[in-house]
Amino acid sequence: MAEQNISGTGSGYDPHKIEEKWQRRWAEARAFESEADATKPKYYVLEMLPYPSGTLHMGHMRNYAIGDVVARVKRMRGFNVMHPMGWDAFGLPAENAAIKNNTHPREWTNKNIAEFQRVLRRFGFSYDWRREISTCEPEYYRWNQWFFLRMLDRGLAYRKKSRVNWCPKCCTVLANEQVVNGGYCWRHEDTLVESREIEQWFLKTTAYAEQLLDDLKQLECGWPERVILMQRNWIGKSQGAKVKFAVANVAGAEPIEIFTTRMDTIYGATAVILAPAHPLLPKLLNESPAGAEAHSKLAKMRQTSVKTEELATMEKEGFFTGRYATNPFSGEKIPIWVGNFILMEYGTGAIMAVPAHDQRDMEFCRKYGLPVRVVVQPLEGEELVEEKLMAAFDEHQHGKLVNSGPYNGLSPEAAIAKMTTFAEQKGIGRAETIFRLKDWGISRQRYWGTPIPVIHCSKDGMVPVPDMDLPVLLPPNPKLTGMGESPLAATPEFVNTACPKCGGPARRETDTMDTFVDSSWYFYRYCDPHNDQAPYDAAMADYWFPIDQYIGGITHAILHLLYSRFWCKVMRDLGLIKHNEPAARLFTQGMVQKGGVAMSKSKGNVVGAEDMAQKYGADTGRLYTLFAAPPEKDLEWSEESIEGSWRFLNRVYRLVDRHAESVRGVKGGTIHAATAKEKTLLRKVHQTLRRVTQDFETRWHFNSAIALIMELTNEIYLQEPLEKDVRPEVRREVLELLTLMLAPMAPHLAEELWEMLGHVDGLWKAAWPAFDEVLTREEKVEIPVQVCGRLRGKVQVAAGSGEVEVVRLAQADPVIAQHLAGKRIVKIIFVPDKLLNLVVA
RNA sequence: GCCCGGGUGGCGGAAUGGCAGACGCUGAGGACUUAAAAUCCUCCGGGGAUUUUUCCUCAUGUGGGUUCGACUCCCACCCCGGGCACCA
Repeated sequence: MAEQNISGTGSGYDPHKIEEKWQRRWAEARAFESEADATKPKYYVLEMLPYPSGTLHMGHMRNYAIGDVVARVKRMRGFNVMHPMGWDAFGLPAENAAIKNNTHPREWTNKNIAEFQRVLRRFGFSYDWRREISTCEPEYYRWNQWFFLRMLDRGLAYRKKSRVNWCPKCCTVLANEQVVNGGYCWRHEDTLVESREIEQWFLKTTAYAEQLLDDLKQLECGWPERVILMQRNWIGKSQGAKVKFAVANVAGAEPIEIFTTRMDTIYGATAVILAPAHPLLPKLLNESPAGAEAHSKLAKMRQTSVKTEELATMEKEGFFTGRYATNPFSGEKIPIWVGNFILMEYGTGAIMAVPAHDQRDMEFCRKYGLPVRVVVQPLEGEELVEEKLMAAFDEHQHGKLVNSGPYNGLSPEAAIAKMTTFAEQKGIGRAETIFRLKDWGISRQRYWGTPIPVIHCSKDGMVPVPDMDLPVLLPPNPKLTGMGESPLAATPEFVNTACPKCGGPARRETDTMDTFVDSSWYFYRYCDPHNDQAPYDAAMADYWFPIDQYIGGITHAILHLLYSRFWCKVMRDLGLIKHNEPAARLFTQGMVQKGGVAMSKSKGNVVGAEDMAQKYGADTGRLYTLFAAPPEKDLEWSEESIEGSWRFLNRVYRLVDRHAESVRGVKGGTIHAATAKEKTLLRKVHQTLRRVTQDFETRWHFNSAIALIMELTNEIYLQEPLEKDVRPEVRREVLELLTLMLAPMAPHLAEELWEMLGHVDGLWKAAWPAFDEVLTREEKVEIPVQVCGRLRGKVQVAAGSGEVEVVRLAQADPVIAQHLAGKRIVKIIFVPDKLLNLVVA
């Protein structure tokens, strides 16, 4: 161990000894445990819970270091801080590892948790460990089941057939991440993954689409703009109309319903295009004049519609069905086509093609020789000519309608309103808002997840497991092969059960839940982690929520955060909470990279957090991740620059060590500066305090806060020896403030210094100091002097000097005078104590 | 294609319309030492003039603009990173 450490600093700073000592003291004093207390202002700071796999690396560490600074600063600021930690413990890697090593997923998971916990403790993060949760424990996942049943009651959980990735060799369902190289099985890289339809469970996130979108407004001042934007795009609200086009000459064919946001262009429709998967197609093609050729084209198109990645760049293809539809507005008969670029999952799976005013339609129609008809002419500029038009005119703010019967001359906006009303009156269409957001498929055909608490009875159908029978426990000894049917289905003692209604033999549901379910509400459980009557006590959640500061990676900008917001709204409607949004503020920290890519086990570029702690100590590791880049930016790991942080902490240690004895026991009280040295020191330390306070509170510029503290330290060194002309009480003041400012980032060292300075009470109980404005004032200032905006010199003046005085001094400066010579000053810009700019002509 | 974010020394980065490059790393030189490590001190964007000292000039992706003054604000473009992607 010793040979791995940095040695020979000669300073006596021994991070291992210090860190162990203070971690023990904090634990003994229960320094970071907090309880709901209505008399104190609360602050809930939370970092996204980790999936415990592999080693805890500097990427994780950075996330927690940022959260810990916030927690510690807020505590010093007098807040009742809750800062918990837990484990996202269900998931596929545990199952895979278990298959590989022939162990139990629980064993693998718990081993990793123990490892993660040990490392986090070694870094001294100020967590309330009593609140620790692990999502794979029945005490936790029973509440997943309980919530599921509540959603089932309310029709928010349902089952439907849905497409999944299926590996024919594994005979099992694959998660999206297990589909590699654009469509192959991760384990059988020569085997193409198929798309199969099976019955799956869904949660009705779409029921909250409108709220999820609207409430983003409430987050605008606390969440990063881009996260809000990404969510907005994901939800994808689109206002338009559905319109029915009757099908000509096909007996019993119901009308084709299309979705459009450009109702105003309906007179320009020259075709109807259906998705290859459109349910009406078999009927249309049956005995169609297009014949067998169309059938085979459809079959081919349906087969190749697997790979989603190529969709965007794919050439538009289609074929004519031989059938015609009637435009309900113009009465015109237009051909019905099938197009590979029409998605069945969006809208109605059918569109009207308006080539003149939609680029995709344009490309399609030009390729197949379908006519182009202009129905909106631009208000300004050249008139559109149908024969020449290759780029669709799709700006609807600057046009007026033509070739549109009674709607000619209207603006597109007015036309949309009028046409929609007309369609509704005639019963041929209606205004409709659709969303890109889909319901959340939570079924996983896996073992290591929460069993879905439902029983299938041949007599009573699908029966929810009664609350009193929760939790539905995972069977302790599953057969895990990674092949064939899902592990739960292969475990008879799990599957076979009695129907809760009739008592007859029945089968349990064998799907488990997506692990995003676990992380959708875990932060509520922290409020009340041991409750066995409810997921959490409402009063506790009321006190602690919303989360004041949530911190995590941008990778979770959509799914985790959207599901959490959904869950919150469901819980609100269940009467469990009163608020609408779980987290008031969100911070997305940058990734730690090595060689330009994020640290990950698979990339083999991880820098283990523990190695770092071993080599330099936790405080240096923490300080460096905070110093090397602003927290929102990605950080390229550099083994060299960490030395700077290590050296700095040593410098601080030596400084305090040198003076500790002489200031111990010296009384505090009002400080004033008596000598020039004292003035300089006190000014610098209070100026630093002012700016560091700002950096912590409002700007989150931890890197520049550290730079300021380094500058302060350099200044103190320059004033050495402090024994001369600096009284002990001033020395003490300076060193104490330095220590306090360092505390949120290098807490162990700061505690040690605090003790060295003679404090009996731990620093964790200390308050954040207030700066003294009087002491920050400069007596003399150097004012840069510009001539016509260019720097030409500087003048020394007493702080607060007036314009006349400063101009006089500037004119007396030989260099400045040279630039003024022979010219007339036409304007003087003077910012007191800051700048003088003389404009000459 | 659309939407975000970003381009500043050898490197990480600082600068909330007012001295560009704080702070740190690297590098160079010096002090201490028998020596090394550690520590301490000094220097470190380019070009030019003056070569004790200082001055001029260029420079924050490129080109314009606003302003007494722009890394910062506005417009256009280039490059890099990320997200979404035939969403009707």
